[in-house]
Amino acid sequence: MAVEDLHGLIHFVLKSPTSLQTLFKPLQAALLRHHAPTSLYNTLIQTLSSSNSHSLSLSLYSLMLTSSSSVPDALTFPPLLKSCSRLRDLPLGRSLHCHLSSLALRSDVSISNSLISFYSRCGLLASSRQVFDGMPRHARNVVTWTSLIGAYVRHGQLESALSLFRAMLDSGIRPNRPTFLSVIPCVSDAKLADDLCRLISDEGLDGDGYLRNAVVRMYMRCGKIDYARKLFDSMEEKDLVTWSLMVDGYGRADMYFEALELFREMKVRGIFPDYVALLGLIRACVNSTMGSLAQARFVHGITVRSLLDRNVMVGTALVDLYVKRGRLRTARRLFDRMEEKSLVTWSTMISGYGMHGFGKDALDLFDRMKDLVRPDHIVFVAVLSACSHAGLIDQGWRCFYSMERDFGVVPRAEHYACMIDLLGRAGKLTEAQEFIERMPIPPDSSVWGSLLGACRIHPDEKVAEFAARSLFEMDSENSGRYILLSNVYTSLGKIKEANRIRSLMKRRGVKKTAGYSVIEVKNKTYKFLVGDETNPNSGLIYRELEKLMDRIREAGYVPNTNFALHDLEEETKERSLYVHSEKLAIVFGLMYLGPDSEIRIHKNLRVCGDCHNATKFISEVTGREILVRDSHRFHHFSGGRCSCGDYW
DNA sequence: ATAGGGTTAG
Repeated sequence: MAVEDLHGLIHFVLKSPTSLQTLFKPLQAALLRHHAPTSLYNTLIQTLSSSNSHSLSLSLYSLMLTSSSSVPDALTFPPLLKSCSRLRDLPLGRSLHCHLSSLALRSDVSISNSLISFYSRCGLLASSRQVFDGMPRHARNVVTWTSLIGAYVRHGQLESALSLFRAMLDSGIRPNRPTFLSVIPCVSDAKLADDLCRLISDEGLDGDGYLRNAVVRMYMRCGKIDYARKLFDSMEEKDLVTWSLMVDGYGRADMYFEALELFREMKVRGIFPDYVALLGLIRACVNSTMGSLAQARFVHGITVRSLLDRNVMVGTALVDLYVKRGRLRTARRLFDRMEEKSLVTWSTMISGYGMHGFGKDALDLFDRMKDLVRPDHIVFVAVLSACSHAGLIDQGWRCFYSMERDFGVVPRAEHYACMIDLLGRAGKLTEAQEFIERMPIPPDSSVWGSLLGACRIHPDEKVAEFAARSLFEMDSENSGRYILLSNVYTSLGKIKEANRIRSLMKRRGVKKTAGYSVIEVKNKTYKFLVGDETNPNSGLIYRELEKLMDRIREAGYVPNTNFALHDLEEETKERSLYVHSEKLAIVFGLMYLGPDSEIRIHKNLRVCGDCHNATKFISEVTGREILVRDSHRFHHFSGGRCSCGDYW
């Protein structure tokens, strides 16, 4: 009777593991009464762990410790460690590690493999590595290698993951499906992608649907969009994920129309888009350099009609979309209407205020959020940069000091960069320099970039050179840094030095990014390059531009030739300022937009000092509202002033 | 038995 009782219970538990919740007490009693052997415990633990009943599997381990009939063995620990890693229970996992060591089970491969995965899931990459290094070479199998590769991927160390993969191949271990699934996301180089595909087919895995999805995404990431599309088209069984990742890939590649077309086509083919596919479409819209406000509203409409607008991620993406289109009040309305908000939702709205120069609103929102969610390091970047853009110096410092003290968020290089920015805008260059020297972590290019950027507003040769020395080593490909330093020299009248930097840039073969401005007129967007004459009305545009320049000169505008093309004569320099893409776009807007519409411009680079100044005057003499979004933030020009306030 | 898992907002 009693034995049947135990068998019945176990049978029931194995068939439906979740039922153990209620049956745990009788099972516990039965296991102890019948002196259940280790193998029985192992089976139960294994079943529970693989059916996501992690607490229950761990409580059977506790029970095992109290029983006299069973001692854990090599098969007991792997599922237990898995349960610990799913529960992120580091202390318990560590005690399991101690226990199994005392039972001399450390040399078991499966246990070592489980430990590698456990430590990495609990955030201790170094411990994973320690376990791996402690294993004899011959004991490491595919699982061992794959676990360690996965550990590095989880910690974002993709290069290391790739070199481990190579080391694994070198030691004669053949990769399998899980190995490829871990390695494929590390690849962002087309050559490497081809190599990997060869290996996949060598292993006879090229028919695997999951792998093929991952491969399509890999080629999108490598920039081989057309090839990815070819693979996509050749796939016979495309599921929701296949479609979604392709839509998202187009979105990341700034190919809005292709993304939209695919989104429509999937519906036609009877695959109904879920929120992930929709996120891809919204991302395409956000990224779209030629994106208009009407386009944003259109995508918003699709979202509402798909009944997916209550999803937190979708809601957040829409808030971001309106922020990026310069529609802060609409963004805020959507934000307020969201029933569920995540950390990301809050940080999107806060950084939105920051980008638009509304430091006070950013701080107010941050105050409200503090009581509801624990801010992370990204929220603090948003808050600190909002303070620096709005010149809220005291609040910025208060925030910086409280982040670690009150929220346990240890400042990273980006946070220091914000503070350097804050000091720099206030003209406290010496303090900024000293602050960098006192940093407990090594300054990165964002920190040096902030210091150099401060010299744009407060030119200082020594400080600029100090910043540039480190910067040109760390970030030598970034043309903006060279131009910035050269402009600092120019504004100090050191033309020879300025030219030296320009030629250094040429010598190093650093490519200048071509700047452009996009303007929205009647739901359509028009793109202007420097000296652009491709517009059919360019003759007219240039004549209007001349007139406008005369008007703002009368109002007090003085051209700042520091921003002119470099190797020109002084008089030509002044004229070359007129062909900056931004001025062309503004004139185009003045000519073709109704008198009440706001002029909206989107630039891929930062707005230059001369254009910024000129735009202030244009807003004054024409009485127009001008909104410029550059690579960094927004500038609202109105009545001769700009929201950013501090720019030249 | 042990590893891994394709899309996901700042």
